[in-house]
Order: sequence, then C-alpha cells, then structure tokens
Amino acid sequence: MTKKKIVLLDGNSLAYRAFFALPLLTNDSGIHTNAVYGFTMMLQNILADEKPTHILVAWDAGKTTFRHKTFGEYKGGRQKTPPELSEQFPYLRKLLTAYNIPQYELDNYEADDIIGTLSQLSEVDKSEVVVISGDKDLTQLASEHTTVFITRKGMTDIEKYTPLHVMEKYGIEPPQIIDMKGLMGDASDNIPGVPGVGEKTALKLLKEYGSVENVYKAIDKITAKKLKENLVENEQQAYMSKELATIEVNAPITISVENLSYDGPDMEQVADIYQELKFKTLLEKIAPQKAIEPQQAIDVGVLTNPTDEDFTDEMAIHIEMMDENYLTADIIGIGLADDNQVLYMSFAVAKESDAFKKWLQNPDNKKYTSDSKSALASLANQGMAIEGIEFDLLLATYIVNPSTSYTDVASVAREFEYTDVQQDEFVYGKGAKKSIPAQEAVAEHAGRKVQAIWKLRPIIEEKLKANDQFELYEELELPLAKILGKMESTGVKVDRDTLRAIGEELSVKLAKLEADIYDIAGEKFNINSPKQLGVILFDKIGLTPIKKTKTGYSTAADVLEKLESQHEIIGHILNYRQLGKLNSTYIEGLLKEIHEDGKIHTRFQQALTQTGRLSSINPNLQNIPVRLEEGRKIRAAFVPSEPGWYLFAADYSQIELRVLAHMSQDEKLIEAFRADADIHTQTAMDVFGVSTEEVTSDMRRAAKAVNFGIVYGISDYGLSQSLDITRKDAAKFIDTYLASFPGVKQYMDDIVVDAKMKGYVTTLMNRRRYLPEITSSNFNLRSFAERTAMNTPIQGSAADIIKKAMIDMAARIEAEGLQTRMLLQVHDELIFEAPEDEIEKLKLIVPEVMESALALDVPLKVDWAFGLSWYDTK
DNA sequence: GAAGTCACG
DNA sequence: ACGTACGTGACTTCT
Repeated sequence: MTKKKIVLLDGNSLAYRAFFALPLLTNDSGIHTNAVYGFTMMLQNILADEKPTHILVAWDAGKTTFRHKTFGEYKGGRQKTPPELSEQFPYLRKLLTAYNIPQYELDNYEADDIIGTLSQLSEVDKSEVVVISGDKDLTQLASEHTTVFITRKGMTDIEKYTPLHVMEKYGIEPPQIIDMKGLMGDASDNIPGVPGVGEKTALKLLKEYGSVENVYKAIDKITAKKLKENLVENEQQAYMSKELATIEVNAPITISVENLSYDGPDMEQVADIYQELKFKTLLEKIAPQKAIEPQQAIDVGVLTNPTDEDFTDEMAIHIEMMDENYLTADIIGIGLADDNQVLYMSFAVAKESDAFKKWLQNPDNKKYTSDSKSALASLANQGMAIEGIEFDLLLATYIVNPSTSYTDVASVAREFEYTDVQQDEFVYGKGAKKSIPAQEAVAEHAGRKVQAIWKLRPIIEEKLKANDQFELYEELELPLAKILGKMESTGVKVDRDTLRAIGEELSVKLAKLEADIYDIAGEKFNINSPKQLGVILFDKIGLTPIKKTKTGYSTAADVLEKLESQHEIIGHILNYRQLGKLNSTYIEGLLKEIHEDGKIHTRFQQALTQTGRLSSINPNLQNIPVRLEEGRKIRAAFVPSEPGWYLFAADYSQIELRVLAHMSQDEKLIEAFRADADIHTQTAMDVFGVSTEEVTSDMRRAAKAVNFGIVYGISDYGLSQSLDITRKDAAKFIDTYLASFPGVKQYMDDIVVDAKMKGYVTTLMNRRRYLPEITSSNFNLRSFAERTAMNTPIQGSAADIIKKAMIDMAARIEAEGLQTRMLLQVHDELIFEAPEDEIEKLKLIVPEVMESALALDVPLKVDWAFGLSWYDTK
C-alpha cells in the first residue's frame, strides 16, 4: 500500500479564524456564511494540495476540560462566541459530513489533544501527518513526519511549520514551544506565564537554558534583577503555564487512524449544501453542469433555407464560436431570438443566405448582442457586415459593475439570476476533449444564449438608467466597441525580418552572458530559475539577501540593483534578464502572433479592468518596450501596412495629473497646467521652496515620484521604495506636498469619506467601482481600498477621456473622408497609420480632437510624432 | 496553476 | 503594529 497521508484539522480554531478573517457575509436567507465559506475554501485547497488518504476534523467538546482542574481561569475572560458564528457550526458539520470527512470530539479534551494523540500514533508507522489550525500552539507538534500548517491573514494563505521552520523562526525546537508558552503565557487562552516575560525574553532564556526547568536550575546565573525577581516569584505559575500549554498526546480517544480513511466527497450532497448556502462560485467549480442545468425546455427552430420572413426588425443575435479568440476562431453558427421565436443557422447556411446578410447590414433592424465587438470583428473576418447593434450584454453588465469580469453569456446571465444558459465548457468539453457536438446541441446552446440576451436586456438597461450610467454605456462604450472591433480586424503590420534580426543579435549576446555567468559562478545552473539563482547568489557566493518571497530569496531587479556593487555577477544577471525578456516575450512571442496577412491582431478587452481602461491580449501590444533603448528597437518592427504610408502617434501629456487638477480644483495645480508649466519642476519648486533655476535634477526626480504617488493613493512606504529613502523622509515629503497643494489633500480626504458612505467611487463620466473593503476592520484591506478610492477616479476618468477621443477621432476620419486608420490605444496614446498626403491634416486634427474630447478646467495637451515605424514616432 | 519576474501606462 | 504604492499581460519555472 502507498504511504498514508493524514490530515488533522482543528475545527474550532479554523472556524474562528475564518469568521474573523472574512467580512460578515450573509446569504439571501439571512444566514451568515463567512466562517463556513472560509473553512470550505481552505478545505478545498488542502484536499487538492495534500491529497490526504486519511483526514479528521477535531472539535472542542463542551466548556470545561481537564485543564480547568489545573487552572480554573483557563481560557477565562474570553468573549462569548458571537451568535453569528455559533449559527454556522451546524452547517460546517453538515458540510463535513457531505465531504465524508470524519469528525470527532472527546469530553474533557480539546481538539488539540485529539490531534496531538493521533499525530503521536501516526509517528509509529512513520505516516506523513499534516496538522492544520489557526493556533500557533499546535506548532509544538512539528516533527520529522508531522508538519503544522497555520493559517495566516485570510484563510488560504498558510505558513508551514516543520522543525526547521520553527528553528528558523524562533531558534528553538518544536517541543520547546511549550516552554516558551510557560514563560511568556498566552493572553488568548488566559495562560499567565511569568509577568514581564514576552516572546523575546522567553526565547533568549530558552536558547540559553533549554527548558523552564533548566531556567530555574540556573536561576542564579540570571543577572537581570527584575527578570530574576519575576521568575522566582512566579515559579509555580511558570510550571503550571507550561502544563496548560502542553498538548496531551495520550488522550483516551476511541478512534484510530484506520477510522479516518478518506475516499472523497459525496458531490451530490456537497452541491446541495452549497446551493443552500448560495456558494455560487464554489458550486460552479465542483459541479458546473449541475449548477447551471437549464430549468426550462427550449424550442429552437433550425433554419436551413432562411427567408426574409424569418428575420424581424428587433432581434437578439449571437455568433457561436468554440474558441474565445473570435479573431481566429471559426464561426459555428448563429442564434437569433425575439419574443416569439428562437432560431439557429449553421454558419454555412448563414454565409450563403442573402436574406440574412441583407437583414444583418440594415441598420434599421435592431440587434441585441452579448459581445458586439466579437460579433463585428468575427463577421468582418468573413467579409460580412453587421449594422444596427443597440445592446451589448457584456458591456452593459461591466458598466453596472466592473468587478463582474465574465466573458461568457452563461456567467453574465447568472449574475442576474438567469440560469437557463449552459457553460461553454459543458457543451464543448475542455482540454484535449474539446470538440463540436451535434448540431442539435449547438443549436440549443446558442438558442439559450440569445434567449437570455433578449430577456435580460430590459432588466439591465433599467439598472443602467437607475444608476445614471445609461449615457456612459450608450454614448461611450457601445460606439467604442465598434471602433475597437475595427482596430482589431485591421491589425498592425509587423516586419518579421526586423524582429528576427534583433532576435539574432540578442541570441549572440545572451549566449555570451550565459557563458560569463556560469564562469563566474563556477557551475552551470538555470539563470531563469529564481530558486536556483538564489542558491548561487546567497548560499554559494554569500551575498546578503535583502528581501524574501514566500518561497525563498527575492532576486527581483530592485534587489539585485542594490547588490550590484558587491559582485560582478549581478550586472551580468541583470543584463541577461533584460535581454532574455526581450527575446522570449517580444521576439519569439510576437513572431508567433503574426498572422498570414503579415499583421498582428491583438484583442482589446473592453470589459475587464476595474478602472475603465482597456487591456490588450494575444498578444499584449500595450507593453511593447520603450523605456530602454535596447527594447525600444523592437518598435522598429511595427510598420505601416501600405507602401507610402506612415505611423502617426499622439499621446496625452500628464493626463492623470490634469484630471487630478480638475477633480480636486486645487488652485496651484490648475494654475500650473494653465501656464503649461513642467509639472514635476513646478512640484519641486513648491515642495522644496525654491525657484525654477534652483531645481536640481534630483529634486525634479523626487517631485516626479511624489506626483506618481499622489495619483496612486500615496503611502510613505511606497514612496520610500521608489526613491530609495527612509520612510520618515518619504512621509515628510508627502506632508510638504499636501501642505503645498491643499486642494489635493482635501480631495483625497473627501473621496475616501465619500467612498465609505456610498460604497463606490465614480469617474467624470460616471463609471463606478465598488469598494466594499473600504469599511473592513482589516487594516490592509481597508488601506488598499482607500488607495484605490483615490486612484480609480483619476485613472478611470483619464480612460473615459481617451475613449471619448477615439469615438470623436473615428467620426472625424469618416467625416473628412480620410484613409487614415486607427490601430492601437495604449492608455494615453493613440497610434494611426496614414498615407503620406494625410499626415499634414492629422497634425492638426489629432491634437484638436483629442484635446477637446472633454472640457476640463485645465487644458488637455497632446504631443504627436510620425515616422516609418513605431520606433520613429518619437 | 501558482509564484516570480518584468514589460507597459 | 499592521505591510503597501495604481492598473494591466506574458513568459519561465516548478509543484
């Protein structure tokens, strides 16, 4: 038989942890569910990661235990279990039953003792044991075969205590944890310990003497007067505390390891409980088909020879594809629906049908879609045009709440309690088994989607109007989808030979760097592996690690830069990393993405970011190198797609700070932009109290970092990192800045208060972002939400502005009858390609249109350039 | 699939 | 005392 793997969970401790770690969630039925939810999340991770053969959840039994005989006040002074938590225990037990996980409790004993006893029993046959708790006391059980997992903030983040880890962290062996508690006590269990002895002192004593007993044997050697006095006076209390903290490993349990064998959950039962508790995401994960099993039968009419009568002047339409990349996927078929019918055509039929194409092109026929950009671009790929799109389920849902980042109709629909659509994965399968099923099944699937679109439209439009977001949706996002679709199908021409030439140069340099690095290190290793690199740098060479990650030493660039002067290998590694990145992501990566037409067709995700920005995928063309010259050369491969044409690039100057000036109404900031001042220099003048001439480059650099910080929702730590100064100095900088720009300070204070009150923040065009964590009692979560509250209106309004500019530019290009094509958007810049004879016009039109996209109380400023490649637009 | 790293605004 | 800058996507390694 394979080796046993036994997982023992401390039920009460984990339930408490989950309860306090997560916000107090309530489901529709008014039951609080946060503890059950957190527990479940953790359990799922454990089952997946550890794959136990045996498992047990141990519970505390009743109020009194044998420890109360030793010390009446044991666990005294504890707050009563909150009723919101108590009510969750029955669900937890039920859930565990459904999981087929044994549970056990024993009169007079705590869960620790059950776990301790079982782990001791398992030591005999050397089984691997994992103990899981939220209580660090359990770490005393760590041994060669037993690892103790303690949950940290949240429930899924876990710290693993092996004897080695205990030694690294405390400098003592696991059994000495008991001695530590004996000396320092434990406030949460009301274990007294020795007054005046905390963790530091306890550990110092134990490192010197080894145990409580030995401390007292050597009591005369202790020179610190007060400490010695405390120890002497509390000797009995120290022994008692040690006893209380000791986990009983010989509890009279009536179960054995054999009773704990685990064969997996009863999925039916688990799904039922998830259903009862409304754990939607979990439900989906374990049983997608059950979770979304359509309730109602649907009658889909399959068209083989469509006529004009089949198409009405108002219909939902869905282009069915198996792959999410609509630019490369084949269209399988088309679903249509209105109040009276649900129809389906295979794409072969649709493509040959004049009746359908005529209907499709007629803007008077209103079309409601799930993802209009996908429809536009995929049909355009097939040489088909679609006009008259008036609803987009995906965009509308995104505007209502950007945090619902679904791309498929089934998920979007379920967000609105509409469950009559199946997941694509369920219909097509996944991985290697993914394939197109019989036409009936596709017809039904597509039919359910269009029906959902048809039925959900009024509900979601109502919601948009209620939130005063209908204009944002209808005047901004919907028209933008059409423009983006066109940009995607246009694509941008990329010269393979240029990329290959750069790639060859890189390969030569990389080979040399690699050889040099091996030479210096004295051995071959994988430079791309942070783990192996860490061993070479910090263990073999002996450099001092500056930062740690969850898994080991950090070898990130900012760390390596600090070490650069200490060893010649560092520079080579930084160089290797930089060039390696260029080669793998931008040479090899981009070459793979060039289509047969010699172009790259990225997709802009319009319903993804939390702020309203676009994102770009497959490939990402919004992060093509520019900051360093070596990388910037990549841009030389991006060229116009027609002979005699140019690329024309225009970018907003300081758009985020201009938005801040407008939104905060800070007089000085407004004045600076009206005077068209260099904003970083101006900031330096104000913060350092000097004149223009006195601003040094370091002062300007610092001011620039502060300006960035302000936009991000500043923290002293963040600024200290970016400027490599102390936190104190950073804090001083920030104070001085905010004193110089009182309007900004007022705005930042107000926005946080406002977000707490409303639960969300908004942009200039009324885009929303909900920030539920802004009222969290968890410092980190709350702080993060506060910074987000400060940043999102700025970043999001800038996104609104450039989106508006794109719509205006497309209209202007059309109105002027230009051949110019919009190709890319990179957050604050637009890239066009244009015939030479239109360049003069663009020089005028582009800045004019972009600068007047939205009238602010400060001017918007646009810089532009053109050239024969993207590299030359500088 | 997560973690680490690094490219962009 | 907490442990951080805001928003993204892609690649590599490693479990």
